[in-house]
Amino acid sequence: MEKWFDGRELNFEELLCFSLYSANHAMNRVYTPVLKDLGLTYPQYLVMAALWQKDGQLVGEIGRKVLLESSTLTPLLKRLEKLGYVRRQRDAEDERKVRITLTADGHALREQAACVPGQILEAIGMTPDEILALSTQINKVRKSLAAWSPVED
Amino acid sequence: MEKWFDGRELNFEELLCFSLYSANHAMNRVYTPVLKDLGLTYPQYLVMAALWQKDGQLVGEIGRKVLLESSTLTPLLKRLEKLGYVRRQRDAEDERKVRITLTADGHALREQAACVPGQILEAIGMTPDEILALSTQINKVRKSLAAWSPVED
DNA sequence: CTCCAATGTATCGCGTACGATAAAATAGTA
DNA sequence: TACTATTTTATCGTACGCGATACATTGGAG
Repeated sequence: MEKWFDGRELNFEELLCFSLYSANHAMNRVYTPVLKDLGLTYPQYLVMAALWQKDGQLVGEIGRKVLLESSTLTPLLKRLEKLGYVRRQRDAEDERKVRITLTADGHALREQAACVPGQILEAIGMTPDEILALSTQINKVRKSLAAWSPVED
Repeated sequence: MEKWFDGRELNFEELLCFSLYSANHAMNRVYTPVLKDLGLTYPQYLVMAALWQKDGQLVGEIGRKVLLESSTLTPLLKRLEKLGYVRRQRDAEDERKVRITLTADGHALREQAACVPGQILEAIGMTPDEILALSTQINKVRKSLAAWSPVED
């Protein structure tokens, strides 16, 4: 089974894509039980983190941060609203915009989530320096991929 | 917006997780148009690649390779069957097992997919050596994450 | 003021993903 | 043989994720 992973039976680009793909799944499987007590999924946690840093952001503003489309964010935010963590309200100035505000529960959740980073750090099992270096490289790939547009035959 | 990415507003472990998360999405967005002509999604392509390397594998066998559960694979394989690329049939020896076999179209698809790796490689924009090194590091993280189990409070 | 383009969200359909659970077949044991 | 445990796959419910599309609001151009 190992042959599948270590480059002998996959092309290089397939190797990297599969690494990203499966590491992302593994990451999600670690976050799931950790976030279960908070009633959040990983994408929801990501959005909450964005709001803890700056409350009252617009849907599009959040989307640019977490790199998600409105078609993903709108239902997600509705779920967060139903959970009682955020409020969604149209901007009075510009009725197109929807502003997301933390509720009291949403603010309070920040304290309850304080233990999350430590557990994730432990699961990763690397030093901050190593993590930073690896993240930088992965982000380079992401940017390269995002900049690429399909070539027509 | 950049502050969100480069470590100044995210903890280290959050930085790495978000890097994996968003790079995986970026990867998927590159694969989608490339695979569109074949009528495949990335996970479907992954399964087909596994079958091109060894035809007639069991559902569980494929699952261990691509790291997916039967709850994900069964519907995926049914879609591949509906597309006419594979056949799903119970093993005569052991009726629990379901063996996946490539159809003629499934085999033929391999040639049509020959152009895929080159395009992905181009989108990544790295040398094979760099890719191999990065993949190795990411796989280390995946293994570390997969080995970790939640600690009860 | 009127049209028309641009902006910002939302909706829909499809395809992952997974945990929990079920169901069927086989293996193992008394 | 009868009973139980294990193996293998499938089903269900929930939540992403996105492309395509729709819709309302706003901003401009004439």
